[in-house]
Amino acid sequence: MLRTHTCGQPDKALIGETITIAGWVHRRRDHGDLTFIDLRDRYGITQVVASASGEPAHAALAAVRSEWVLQIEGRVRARPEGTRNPKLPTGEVELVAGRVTVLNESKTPPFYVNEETPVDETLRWKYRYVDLRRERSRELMRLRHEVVDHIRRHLVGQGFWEIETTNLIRSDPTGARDFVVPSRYYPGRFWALPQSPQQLKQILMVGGVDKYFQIARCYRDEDPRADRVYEHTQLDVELSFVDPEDVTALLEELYTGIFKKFASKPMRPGAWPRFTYAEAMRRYGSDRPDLRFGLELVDLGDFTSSGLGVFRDAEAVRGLRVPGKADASRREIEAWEQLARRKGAKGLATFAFKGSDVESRVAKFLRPAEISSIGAASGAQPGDLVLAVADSAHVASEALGLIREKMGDELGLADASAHAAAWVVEFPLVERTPEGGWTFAHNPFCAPLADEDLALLDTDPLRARSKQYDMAVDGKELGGGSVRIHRRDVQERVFAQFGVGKEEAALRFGALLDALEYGAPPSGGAGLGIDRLVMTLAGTENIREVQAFPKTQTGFDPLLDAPAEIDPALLKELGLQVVIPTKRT
RNA sequence: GGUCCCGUGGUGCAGCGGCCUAGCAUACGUCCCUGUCAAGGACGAGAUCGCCGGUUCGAAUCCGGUCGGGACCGCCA
Repeated sequence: MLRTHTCGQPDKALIGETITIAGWVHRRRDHGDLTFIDLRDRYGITQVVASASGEPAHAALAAVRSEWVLQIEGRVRARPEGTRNPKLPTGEVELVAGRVTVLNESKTPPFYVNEETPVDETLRWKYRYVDLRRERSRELMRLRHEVVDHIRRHLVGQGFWEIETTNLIRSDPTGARDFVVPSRYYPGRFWALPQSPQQLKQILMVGGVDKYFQIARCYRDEDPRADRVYEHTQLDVELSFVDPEDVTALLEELYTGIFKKFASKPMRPGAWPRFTYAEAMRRYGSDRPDLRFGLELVDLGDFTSSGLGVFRDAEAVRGLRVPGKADASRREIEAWEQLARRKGAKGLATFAFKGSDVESRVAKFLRPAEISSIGAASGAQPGDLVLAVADSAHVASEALGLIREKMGDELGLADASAHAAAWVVEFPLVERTPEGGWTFAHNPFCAPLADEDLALLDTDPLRARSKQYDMAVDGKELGGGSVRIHRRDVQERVFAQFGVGKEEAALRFGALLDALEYGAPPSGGAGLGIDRLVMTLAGTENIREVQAFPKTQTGFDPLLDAPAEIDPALLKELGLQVVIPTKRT
């Protein structure tokens, strides 16, 4: 070993001892004949001192520069009275440099390691090895490691097996665009990188594994955003012979423990609130409600004989009371209206309750009774603003839900002192596509909630519920899962709903369907985003910060300078020819 | 595929038609300094303002294009 102690260790107990530490030059303070070096490693910082009298150690310390790598042997001594540094865990002592060895020099770093100033991301990722030495980056890596470690210990302690599934699988056109890898033995064929180990973990259950988990890399070739990138990591779990309640209980215990141990602010105490999808949509206009604030959506009343056409003809007129915003500016309202339109609403009506008056551009089309009903239904007080959307119940709720979400941040309504978790359960089994077809709400393997729900596929598919459950924390989906279909006939019936016939299903999901015929047990599980979890715990919105080697928004890796062209010989071997599309003018 | 914002010494910012011979902080280099811990002091070096083109007597500054980055929409079962 090149060291006997780390830079975080020296304390009073070591006074008088000769030790050797190694690390990076964090800072140098040169007083001429007295020179200090802060030596840094992952564990901490130790002050090293050398005084003149022509010592070689002093000459060595004086010559050293930022980020040089040193090995220093010296004697630990108590710092003189009045020079102790309470800000450092090692601040009671210092190391009197004896033998100083320069293990490596360093160019002047491209940005500061010893300051938490913002730096252009491309530069950070290009020099990630320098960036990782910075405190924030290091602590995020540490947090992520500790969270994953906690998860492993917890699940292993409950009898789970950690099993790695293959990363070269079959491409499936549903869902996100696949990352694809050419096959050399089978020219013209391609592997796909998994978007999640979904089918494989179900197959593990058929194999009798009973309790499985994996810290799994997932890949999708869709345009990156602040909170999503090509590669993310998910905690993938699956158990046999369980109901949704078993899985949510397991995860709730795990996550409550994680938040208790790692979050900078507490989770709201007690069992997590549980909403059906229908209730979450009705009350919050979202399937991942932010419970850090109230501001629930309401039905504004019956307008079936109203003079206002858009209200009369709509399936629902839903409202959101915004306390104290009766004097909202035209600009604010337009911004909210934009959000509503994004969810398909045709417009946004406003009712400003000012004293006994109600100001609204649509007031003249409504009867006084209708206006007072709006006030009563929403509980509006003088000074409040009521936002209303008339549309299908779903569109109206979603539109107001998005506005509500925005309010949480904008108006500072969200309680910043605690995290608020929730379960949303009983998702619909199927949804309408914009083109009028059917698609699955989460994944096509999700079991119907009950026999009647399966039957509803024949009569009223939108009402069919599933055994899907989602975990939401602070209005963000941290993960979700379901109890799976474990019978081939049921799976084929569900596929049929999406227009996937038996033959096509056999082609695309053959292995899983076959497996269902060989004694597949009922099973359930979940996939939970590790990156998002760490982001939530750390309070950052930037997913790249919690990954060790991030790419830019265009998916470029500034560190490895990738993607890159490959050797033509390799292309030939793979049977590939590159045709670069010409840009249209 | 689209919209918006940003690109100025190593880093972070300012300057937004002439006062710029481009300012500030920090880093960097040399020198002084025995108790600092964001050490201090003195001096110094370092930028054709991402790139190309245009407008103008004059462009870091205005316009167009392009490249790079970020945020967002589409997309993301």
